[in-house]
Amino acid sequence: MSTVQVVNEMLVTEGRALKHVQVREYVRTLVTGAAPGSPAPSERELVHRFGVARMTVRQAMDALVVEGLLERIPGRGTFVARPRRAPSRLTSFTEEMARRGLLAESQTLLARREQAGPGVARALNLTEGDAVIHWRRLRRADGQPMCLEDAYLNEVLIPGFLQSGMPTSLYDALDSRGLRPTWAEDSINADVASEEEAQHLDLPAGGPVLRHSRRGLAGEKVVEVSRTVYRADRYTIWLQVGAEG
Amino acid sequence: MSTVQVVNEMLVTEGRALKHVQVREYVRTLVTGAAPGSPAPSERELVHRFGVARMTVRQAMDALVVEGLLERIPGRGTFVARPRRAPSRLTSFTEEMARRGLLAESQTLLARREQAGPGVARALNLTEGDAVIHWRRLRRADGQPMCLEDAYLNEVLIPGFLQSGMPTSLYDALDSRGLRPTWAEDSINADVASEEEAQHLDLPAGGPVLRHSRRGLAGEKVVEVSRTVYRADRYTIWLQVGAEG
DNA sequence: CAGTGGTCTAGACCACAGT
DNA sequence: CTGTGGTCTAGACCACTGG
Repeated sequence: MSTVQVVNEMLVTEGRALKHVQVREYVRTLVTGAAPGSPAPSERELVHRFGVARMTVRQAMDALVVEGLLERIPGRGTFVARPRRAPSRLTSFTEEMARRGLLAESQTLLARREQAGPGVARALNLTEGDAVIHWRRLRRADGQPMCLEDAYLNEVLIPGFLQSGMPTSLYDALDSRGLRPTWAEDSINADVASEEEAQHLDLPAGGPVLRHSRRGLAGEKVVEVSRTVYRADRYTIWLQVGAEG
Repeated sequence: MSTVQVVNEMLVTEGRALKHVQVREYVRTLVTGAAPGSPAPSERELVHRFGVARMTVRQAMDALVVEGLLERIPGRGTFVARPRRAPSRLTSFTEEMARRGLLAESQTLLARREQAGPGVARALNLTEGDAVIHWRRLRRADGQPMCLEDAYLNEVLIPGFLQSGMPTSLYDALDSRGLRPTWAEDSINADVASEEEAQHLDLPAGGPVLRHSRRGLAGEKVVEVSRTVYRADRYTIWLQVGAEG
């Protein structure tokens, strides 16, 4: 599915809905929450119900099959598929700390509208000078300073974010807008703390730190760019790479 | 009309080839190796070439679009897509450097049979004292020291490894035995170099380094455990996390 | 303007499940 | 047997792109 299709659908919501989209969304509502293995309506039943051609119904069902929501069994019917893969959600700092049995706290040092600099603009697919939200937080785990995070958000995607009161978890906030990142491009390297960082993190200046940059994407949209500096003595990144886990 | 049906059956009995599969594979051969952005044949051109209905051609092209091989642009045509996903293979140091346009070199500092210590034994799913192969290498990129790697292999899985002459690439060697890791559990943190590490890496002692530990698995078997220390000023880890890239 | 992909129709025959 | 999905036809109109 291309960006163009998404645009089509958005235009359509303000006008007449495409038939295959109508059918698809009808089936989706029937299917979401249903137990794996439950039967979906048969293609010919949907043909009758919507008064459309069978190819149109198939186009609708095809999309759901590709999504992994449905499974076709020739000669038997179409059924709710069991989830293929664990939804590899990106974990937020809050979730990450919880997984380690630590209580995450967050202190906002900065939350304001800014003009995107060259680096942030490129990472967010914006033009230099475009409006971005800059959110700097000092994050603690069990009261100990753990990292200093600068997050940049595309203001166009998150209107009224600053006015709505800052949430505890950025990812939860994005989630409620349907913009939780599903994948990301990360880079990780080691460095020494700057004086400002050292002060915030309660480190000697020049002490070792771990730098983690993230470009978080929801679909094709870059929703978050962040740069985080961790105390090297308190934080280790764990991750699983590759498939077939 | 019945003529058409007869022709269909003849084709089917001859090659067992469905029409949309024929079209799909024809387009695939045209497309593999072509530069991203190259145009694929138009749908109507394929209709003429194969004498099939347009829906059949679309079914063929749909499959390639879902695969990520093709990209449709309404009003313009269908084009070779640029690869979406990161390679699911784990990349070796050699491949990693090649991707950055650097020449990887490797100097073996140690290659011998040892008894597994407690940490290595646990990571390799062995018992302390079991035989392991310990391979320590200093790795350079374009002549500059880049990292120091200690790899431990389960000797039972790789008999005669030390006698067969050390290969250039560990992953290639494992690959030839069908033991190339397909996934891994990694941990990454920042630290300062020990004196020995600093000497090898041509760093001042206490300089910042990136430590990367890996448990590489092929299926359910742990085939490799490694600990690598990188010069912080020369190495950054890049990775893509999550799905739907 | 001509060409492209996006959508849609109203049928058809097939192989295969289950009864 | 009936019903299912899998395949396929021969058209059609639309919105969009490019020259």
